[in-house]
Amino acid sequence: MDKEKFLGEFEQFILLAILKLGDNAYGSSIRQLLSDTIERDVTIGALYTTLDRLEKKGLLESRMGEATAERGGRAKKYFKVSAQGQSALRRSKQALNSMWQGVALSEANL
Amino acid sequence: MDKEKFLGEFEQFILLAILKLGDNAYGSSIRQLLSDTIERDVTIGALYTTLDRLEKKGLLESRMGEATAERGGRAKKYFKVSAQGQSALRRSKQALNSMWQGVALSEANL
DNA sequence: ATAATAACAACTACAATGTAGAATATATTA
DNA sequence: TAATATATTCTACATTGTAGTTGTTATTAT
Repeated sequence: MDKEKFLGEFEQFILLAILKLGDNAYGSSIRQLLSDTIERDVTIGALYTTLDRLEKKGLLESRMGEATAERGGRAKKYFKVSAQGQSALRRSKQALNSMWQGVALSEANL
Repeated sequence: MDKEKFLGEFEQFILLAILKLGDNAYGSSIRQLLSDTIERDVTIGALYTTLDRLEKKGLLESRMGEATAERGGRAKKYFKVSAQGQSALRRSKQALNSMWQGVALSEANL
């Protein structure tokens, strides 16, 4: 049995990005979406490391793209959020939501 | 200048708990609220360690309670979220919100 | 053929955050 | 002054976050 832990924030971001990208989620498209959406520059190394860990934990699945694409370079590795990944996301969101419930931040330093 | 990083999830939970508790935020009340709200058992050691780090980063402020309380035991240490802590919270929330934007989880495994 | 280039993924190393449990401090009460 | 109650601090290790470098595999130019 798993220890039912929550996701780290970066892990959560990556999972969400993959969900959004649908069939086109691989290293650099994920990175692109991430830096477009949040204000943080993600290095490609950091990204692949986390993708690996998420896959090992069973929250992600992957398949290699066809080697014969019409472009140069190595084959892409496409990612997909597993069912387990989806429930992890759901749990994290719920926990965050209930913690935010009733909290009002002062507007002083927007 | 700070490196504008995001908060870890646990850090975020703690900050929110302190905000909710207002004038009564100290070790074990924080712990209590946390385990009531999210489904995770927080050991007291883990909690104090993170409180310390948050204070060192300037996201929390603390003061010691009066030594002469009408009960046994050591003085309480009360915490309060600093202005910097509040903006960190705000930023984390915004990032999460924009990442969740448009994501629909399947209902398969609720 | 083969060198150059492009598009990727994998590896390595270290810092920051998460987690637990034991140890210590300080007050009240018997 | 010992026992007990209530809290915090210390120590150690696991997991996650982050960056940079290196390796792979394809296309294109010579």
